Amino acid sequence: MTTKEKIIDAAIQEFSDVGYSKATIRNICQHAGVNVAAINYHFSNKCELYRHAFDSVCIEDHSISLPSGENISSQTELEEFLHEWIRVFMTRMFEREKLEDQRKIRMVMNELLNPSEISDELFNKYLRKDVAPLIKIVSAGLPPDAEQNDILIKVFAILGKCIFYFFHRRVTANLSGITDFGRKNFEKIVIEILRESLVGLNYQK
Amino acid sequence: MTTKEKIIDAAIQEFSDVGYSKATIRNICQHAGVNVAAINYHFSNKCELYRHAFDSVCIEDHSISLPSGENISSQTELEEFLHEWIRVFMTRMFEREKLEDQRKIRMVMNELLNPSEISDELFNKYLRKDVAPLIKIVSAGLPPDAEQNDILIKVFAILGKCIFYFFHRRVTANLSGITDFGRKNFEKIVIEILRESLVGLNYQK
DNA sequence: TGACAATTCAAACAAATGTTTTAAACTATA
DNA sequence: TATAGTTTAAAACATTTGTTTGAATTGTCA
Repeated sequence: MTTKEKIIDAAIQEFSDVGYSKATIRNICQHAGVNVAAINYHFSNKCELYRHAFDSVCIEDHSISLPSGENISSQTELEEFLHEWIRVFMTRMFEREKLEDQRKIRMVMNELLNPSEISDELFNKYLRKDVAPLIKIVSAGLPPDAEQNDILIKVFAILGKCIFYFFHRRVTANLSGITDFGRKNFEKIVIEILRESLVGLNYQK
Repeated sequence: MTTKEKIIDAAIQEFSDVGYSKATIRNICQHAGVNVAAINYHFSNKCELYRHAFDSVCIEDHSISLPSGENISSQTELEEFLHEWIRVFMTRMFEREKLEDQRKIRMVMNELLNPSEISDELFNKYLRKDVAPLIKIVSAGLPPDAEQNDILIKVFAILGKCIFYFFHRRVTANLSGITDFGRKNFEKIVIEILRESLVGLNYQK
């Protein structure tokens, strides 16, 4: 394992744990077992390292992939696609076994919560890809003449529901004393998000 | 206006803008027009200042208050209470005119997104108060034997919907090019959240 | 007014952190 | 082996930031 790889690995760990601004070069280097100067040598600076870490984590082919959202022709199909999108997105956030996926999503979440100086660039490069299928699914559920504005409100509503459960586990824990919703509640939550989202999509009825 | 007041004012401004960790003593003092040592003199340290700022902003009597959630006897009443809760909570987040309310909610939001070292203390002291009525409203909409766990899932789902629109305006803007949903869309969003929340509450049907 | 306490100020201190320098050690390859 | 490229190491540098110091100023009250 080369020094560069060791650094990237430790950086992904650190960045996904505490986000860009709170991550420190010295911490990353310590975990990687390399000298701080190695960062400068291999990546110029912290920001470039972050970019590389993001690239490295996002370029992987995920074993579970989000549905494309293409060719939706029936309500049933739409529901299936939406269910699948939510399930995959949520799974990526919670699933313990898929550490790489989790790291990616955690890095994205940290960007959402605490945008770095290159957040715009990263959003355009990566998040757009995950959200694109959701936009297609939502569009399929709305009248053909729906305004882009209204479509996005629905999209963000769904996205928001998913994200909330992830980043507010702390609040949940604090207010309720529940520290882990667990597998059983995970399924409940997915269904809950789906049901509410479908209502949102059928508002024109 | 005393030095202490000037500091508190500037601190509230700074903390609500960038949160605890990113706020700097020097910035606060510059805006307040006082010397950095004044912090130590009047508040011991940054953390104590934060505590005081939070107290100061939370202790005010808000002109618009959240519905209590007591004595809900009909479905219509429940819907009205829930609508009111969402409207007030969202208004507090967006309303330009109510700067104090906005600052409070922004400070709370920053704590949610980026918990400080005294977040537990603050949640227990303040957020619990705002969430309590929502818990009552939600409980009224569920069967009497509903588990606390399930109640909280519903509560957090609603809370999440509200919060999402606030803190993800940046993402919204980035992905859509829309920078401000505006008054018209604000009402749309409130209705949207209400409708979806009601579906969530009626899942037992 | 004069003494004492409260307050303010400029400056310095200490720690954290991103970055750079300089030299040495290692490695692959011609 | 010799050379160029790569890697490591220790130290220093520059900046930011929370905190403290000690003197100067202001306010209060007998």
